[in-house]
Amino acid sequence: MPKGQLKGICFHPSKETKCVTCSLSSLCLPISLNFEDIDQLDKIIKRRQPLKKGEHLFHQGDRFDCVYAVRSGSIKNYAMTNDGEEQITNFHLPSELVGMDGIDCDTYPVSAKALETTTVCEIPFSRLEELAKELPELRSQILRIMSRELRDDKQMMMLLSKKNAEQRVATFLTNLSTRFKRRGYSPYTFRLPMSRNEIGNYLGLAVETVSRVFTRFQNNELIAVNGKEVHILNMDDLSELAGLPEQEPRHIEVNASTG
Amino acid sequence: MPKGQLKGICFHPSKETKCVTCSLSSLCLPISLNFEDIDQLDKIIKRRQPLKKGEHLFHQGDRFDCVYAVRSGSIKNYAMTNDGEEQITNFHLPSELVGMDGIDCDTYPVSAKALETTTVCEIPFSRLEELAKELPELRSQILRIMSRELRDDKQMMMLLSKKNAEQRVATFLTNLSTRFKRRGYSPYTFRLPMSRNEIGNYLGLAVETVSRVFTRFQNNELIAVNGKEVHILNMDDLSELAGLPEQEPRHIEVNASTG
DNA sequence: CGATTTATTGAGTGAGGTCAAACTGGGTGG
DNA sequence: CCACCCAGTTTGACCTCACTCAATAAATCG
Repeated sequence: MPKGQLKGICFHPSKETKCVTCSLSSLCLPISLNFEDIDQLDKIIKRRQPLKKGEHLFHQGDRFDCVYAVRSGSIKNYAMTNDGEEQITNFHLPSELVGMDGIDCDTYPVSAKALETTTVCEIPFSRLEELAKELPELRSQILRIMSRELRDDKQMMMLLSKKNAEQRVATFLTNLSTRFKRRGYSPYTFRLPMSRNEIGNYLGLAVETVSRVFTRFQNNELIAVNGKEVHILNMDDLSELAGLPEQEPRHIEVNASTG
Repeated sequence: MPKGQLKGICFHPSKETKCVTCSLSSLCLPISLNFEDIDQLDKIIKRRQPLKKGEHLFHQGDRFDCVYAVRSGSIKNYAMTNDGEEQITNFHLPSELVGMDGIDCDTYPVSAKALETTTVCEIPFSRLEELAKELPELRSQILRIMSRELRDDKQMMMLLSKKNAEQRVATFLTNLSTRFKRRGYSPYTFRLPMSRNEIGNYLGLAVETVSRVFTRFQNNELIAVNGKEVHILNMDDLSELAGLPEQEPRHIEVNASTG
């Protein structure tokens, strides 16, 4: 396991960040598009100046006009409950699309804020729709992305309504691990881009509970934690605690069930 | 290839149930389509025999091939957690689309079961995609429906992670009330199609808690309950308890859409 | 460097879960 | 008619998990 991330090489916030050459294209919107189509998509995408930690990509209530693909760094989505509390609804890692839930209501229903220095690709939605007219693959890719988000949300609902604190944190960690792995990073060693507070907020737990669970997991030698650095020491037990296999759609070859 | 749609044979009451004449069309998929387009859509839609209470529309793991619009009755979506417990992820009322979260994974990620006698329109997804190629309005309508479901899911996540039992039940009731109202039924008097158990499961509460909250709400004269019949006596207080305005996207005047 | 935010740990409490028992309404059959 | 059941619902008693409050420790920032 290389501790040095080779990904760093690819990343240049420069003009050469085109979809075709982007290391994330196989996870991102261009998936399953051919070169020509990717090129077309590329033309409507703007690369923006990196966001600094704490800066907003958009605010809840802003006019919906673009969706964004995270290139590097991370984004949190959050909404304000009517008693003024923040509720985090999602964390986005590189290659993930942000802002898709604004489509039907003219304005973004949540805010999007950088958890660290973050670069994104900006995709004007009207032009994406235009392009989708011509590219059936792009069209179904958009649908797939949204439907995946729907499924993830259902998983989250299950977590919130059925799992206890330990299971929630275990699920959170294994979920992150899976996503890091798919992006070419180590699934065992990574840095949490968010604070304990944000983890708790997201998981429906008090900060103190998150902290306590982290401690308990360390005592049980499931993980080792140093600030935001996390090592997963016992993936099997952690996954089992997490419960649902989740995230990886398990294609069951037994669809031929009797009707 | 199309096995000669002999309209007569299919199912009597469906003769007149075409999208154009359907009272739900303004809430359903055909919204914002013109007559010709609706007619096209109509051609790919099959009306099925009514489902009896407890019958399945599809099972978790079945091959994904169709989405369904509820015509009458109601459907619950649920998944099995890996410890064999049922987790309800949604209730669907007439005009609502079922099965959209299966798009990207070949199989339905949840089961769909009739809560009462229920009729649905079956829409083969591949043909819907075909049609969407030609009809931009249909395309964006599909996106809107999914994105709305995304937003509803976020609301649900907030409910599950921040609200207490009373707020959850209040939200549940006002949400149902709103949806009934939009469908032309009384927002004050309606029949719950689901059991207390199912409400609790959905809201992340024990049955007993749901029952107790119902009782408390009656003592406070917020509602009157007789079995599954619910009267909302004090909508204002109930809505306030529910917290978030939710469900009705607050269009901020700016929206100059064609009515 | 102190100042301020963020994280951890401890003690006490309460909302809601669990378990158990009683009640309801509807169906069935004597 | 009543007795009986069965599933769904309600109510009560008790307990537990995670929240709150509070104090300290560690990390981050100016």
